[in-house]
Amino acid sequence: MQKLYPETTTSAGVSMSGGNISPMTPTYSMNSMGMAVGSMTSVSPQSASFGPGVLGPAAGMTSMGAAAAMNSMGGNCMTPSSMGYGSMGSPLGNMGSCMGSGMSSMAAMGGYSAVGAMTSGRDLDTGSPNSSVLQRSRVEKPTTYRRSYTHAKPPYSYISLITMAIQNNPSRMLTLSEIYQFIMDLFPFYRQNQQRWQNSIRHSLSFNDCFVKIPRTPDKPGKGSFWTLHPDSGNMFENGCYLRRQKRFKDEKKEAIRQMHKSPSNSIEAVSPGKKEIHDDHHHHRDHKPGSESQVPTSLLTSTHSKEAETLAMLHAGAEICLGQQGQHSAAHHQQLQHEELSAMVNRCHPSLISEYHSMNHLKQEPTGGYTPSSHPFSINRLLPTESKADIKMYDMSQYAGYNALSPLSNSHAALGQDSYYQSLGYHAPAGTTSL
DNA sequence: GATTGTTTACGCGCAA
DNA sequence: TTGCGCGTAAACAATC
Repeated sequence: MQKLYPETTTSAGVSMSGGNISPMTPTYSMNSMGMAVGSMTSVSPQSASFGPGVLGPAAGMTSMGAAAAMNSMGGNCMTPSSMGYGSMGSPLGNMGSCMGSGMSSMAAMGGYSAVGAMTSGRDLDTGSPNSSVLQRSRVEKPTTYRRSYTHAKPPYSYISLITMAIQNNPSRMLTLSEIYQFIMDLFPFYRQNQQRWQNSIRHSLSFNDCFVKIPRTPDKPGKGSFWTLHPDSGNMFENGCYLRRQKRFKDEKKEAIRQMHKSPSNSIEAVSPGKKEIHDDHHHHRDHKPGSESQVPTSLLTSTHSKEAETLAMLHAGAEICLGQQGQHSAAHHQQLQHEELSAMVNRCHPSLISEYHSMNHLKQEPTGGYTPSSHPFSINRLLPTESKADIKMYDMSQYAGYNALSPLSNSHAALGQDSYYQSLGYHAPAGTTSL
């Protein structure tokens, strides 16, 4: 497919999805992880600032987190000046600091420009692929690249961004537009080409089971539903890193329903013997070329019945929120419940109990070995602070010059003022970027 | 008509 | 090489 937007063409996307944090990858990806990596492997002057010991199995993120995020994540809010600029300490130190306080740290990621300056995968001004010339320029004239990194795509996947947005909200649920707003507030990059990334956001919300749609209550009329995180999605980022999940979260029930939809007869025939079972619709094209075989037309899948089943599945998560530990309902039982009944259950718990539920259950799954989500500097769990913690941390951050614009995130995702932050670092919003 | 939500398709890069 | 996670585009339906 023709890529029409050079600033985020495959290269950007790659660095993104690449999330690509392999420490050994000698490429200069745009993402900050890659940046850090790149700097460590190839741009030695900066790498020194990281200090030793940041490489390792998880070095991809560690390289990022190590110097900056780790210590600040731990609550030691380092002043920007205490971090070597070249070490990306400023932006990421800020990030780390704020990270523990909610997502505001991401605003700093918006300012990851300093890091990106070292290792961007492409000339952001031209959109041209990286080259030896670029690399040379990067070393010779680092400041040349500092200015344009508000362009750079944040190193977080859309799933991460959505998760951040939701988790940042006390009620743990947001409307689509609020998610948009959160992201734009946090990352100036996303103030551009909104149609494109917002489409991706919607796609992510719908496609990923980790996001659960919650219908509006009658007392809260408006457009669109609320979105929250699936209660069991807390360990999506098993490596503790927000960049790329190791494994996609799947709601078994929804998955089962999807499979049912794929087989009109509700039989096992959908997966013919000897044929690889397809779990991910995303990759149908590998085994399932369009037009081939008996793929069920969408129109046939959108019957009232299947729609309702889908809704039930979605509501299931919400229902469980209400039911809590007594929610030992089998899937079969749920299907016997009337839609209204489930909706009522959701409504009863909606919205306040949802956050309570999340606080009770969201972190219940800790991976074994390696980083635990709760300990990793970019842990998804660390990004799910208690409100008080968030407020305190943000308050702390506000005391630092240059960070005072980072006012605590309000529920409405007040603008973070990262533009000011950028400017304090000598960056300027790219032309065409609108300030909120 | 705009926004929201769902689905399909396909390409890319990384890791196993 | 393959499977997977991800980004993007696009078509379409539902809703406000």
